Amino acid sequence: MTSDPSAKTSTPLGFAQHDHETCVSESLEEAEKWCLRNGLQLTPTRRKVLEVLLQEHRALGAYKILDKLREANLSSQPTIAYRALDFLVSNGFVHKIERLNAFIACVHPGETHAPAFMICRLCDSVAETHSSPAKGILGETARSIGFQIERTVVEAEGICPKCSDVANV
Amino acid sequence: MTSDPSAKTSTPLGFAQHDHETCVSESLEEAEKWCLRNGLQLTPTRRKVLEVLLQEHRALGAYKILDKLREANLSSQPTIAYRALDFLVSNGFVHKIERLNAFIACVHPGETHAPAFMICRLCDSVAETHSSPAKGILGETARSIGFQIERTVVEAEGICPKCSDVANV
DNA sequence: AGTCTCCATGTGATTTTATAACATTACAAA
DNA sequence: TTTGTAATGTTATAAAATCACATGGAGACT
Repeated sequence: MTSDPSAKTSTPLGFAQHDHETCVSESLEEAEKWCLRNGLQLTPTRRKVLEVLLQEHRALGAYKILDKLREANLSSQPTIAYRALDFLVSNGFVHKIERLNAFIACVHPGETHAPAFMICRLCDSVAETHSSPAKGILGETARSIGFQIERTVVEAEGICPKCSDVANV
Repeated sequence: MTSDPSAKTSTPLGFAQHDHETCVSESLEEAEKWCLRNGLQLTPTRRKVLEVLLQEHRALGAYKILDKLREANLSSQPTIAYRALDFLVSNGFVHKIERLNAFIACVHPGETHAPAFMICRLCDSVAETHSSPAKGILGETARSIGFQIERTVVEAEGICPKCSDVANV
C-alpha cells in the first residue's frame, strides 16, 4: 500500500501533498531535540514507532505498528508498542484517534493544542486540525454546571475532498 | 452497584438527580412509539438492551450489557449485543462513547442532534449535551478544504461537579 | 568499587472489545 | 406456495488493551 518507492513525495498529509521524506526526517529531529531539552529519552523503540507513524501519515492500529517493529528487529510484544505509544501520546508527539482505535503522528508537536481530526469514511485518511471546544456551546455548558474540562476528543467523520471529487466525476 | 432498591430515585442522570423510574418507563414508551411510527421493530433483545442502558444511566461496555441479557434469559453471544447496539445507535436511541468503548442511552432520542459528552475521569459518570461542531473553527476548516462532515464525536474528559466538590471539601 | 534508584525493556498470560461466516426462523408480500 | 426480508442463533476468531512480574542499564550517592 505504501510500498511504492516512487511515491515518496506524493503520500497524503492529511488530504494535501508535500515533500514527505523531508517531513519525516525533520519531524524526527525536532522530536529528538525536544526530548533532549526536556529530559526525555527518545529510545530506539519510541523513535521507531514515531518514525513509522510519520512515514505512514495516517492512523495505524497498535498491532500494525507492532508488525513494523518486528520488521525492524525490535521487540514485538503488544506491551512494547503500547508503552512506546503511551510515551509518545503523553508527550504530544502522537495522537490517538478514538473513533478508529488507532494512532497518528502529530503535525505540530511541542505546541500545546486541542487537536481535532477529520476522518474520511471512504479512504480512511485522517487530517489533523484544531478546535477550541471551550469556546462553543460545550464550553458554556461545562462552565455552567461546573464540569472542568481537561482534554477533549473531537473527531469529525465524513468524506474528504479527494473522495468527494471521485464521486462527482 | 445498582442493586439497592431504595436508590430508585437518586441515580445520577448525567450529574443531576431525577425520578429515575419514570424516566426509564417513559423513555421506553417513547422508543416504542417512535419505532412504530417509523416501521422499525423494537424487538425483545433491542428493548432489553435499551432498558438496561436507561436503568444504568451511565456508559456500559458491550459485555456488561451481555451479562444483563444473560440474566434476563436472552441470548448471550457478543454478536447479539452488538447487533442490538447497532440498531439502537443507528436509530439514535443510544450513543457510543468512543473514549470508553462503551454505550449510553440518549437523553433525547428522536430529535436529530450532534451529541457531545462530558466524562468524569474520577467517577466515570457521563453527561450528554450537544455541540455545534460546524460552527466553530473545525467547521470553518472543513468547509475551506472541502471536507464534508457527516458526524462528529465530541467527548470532553475532566472532573464532574460532584467529584470536584469532594476534592475541595 | 558497590549499591541504590529510576527508567525502560523483556516476557508470558490474560482480559476486553469487536467482527466474520454461516445457519435458522418468522412473517409478509408476490 | 414460493420468495424475500429482517431478525436471531451459533461458533469461531480477530483485534485491542492490560497485568504481573522479571531483567537490564545508566547515573548518583556513599
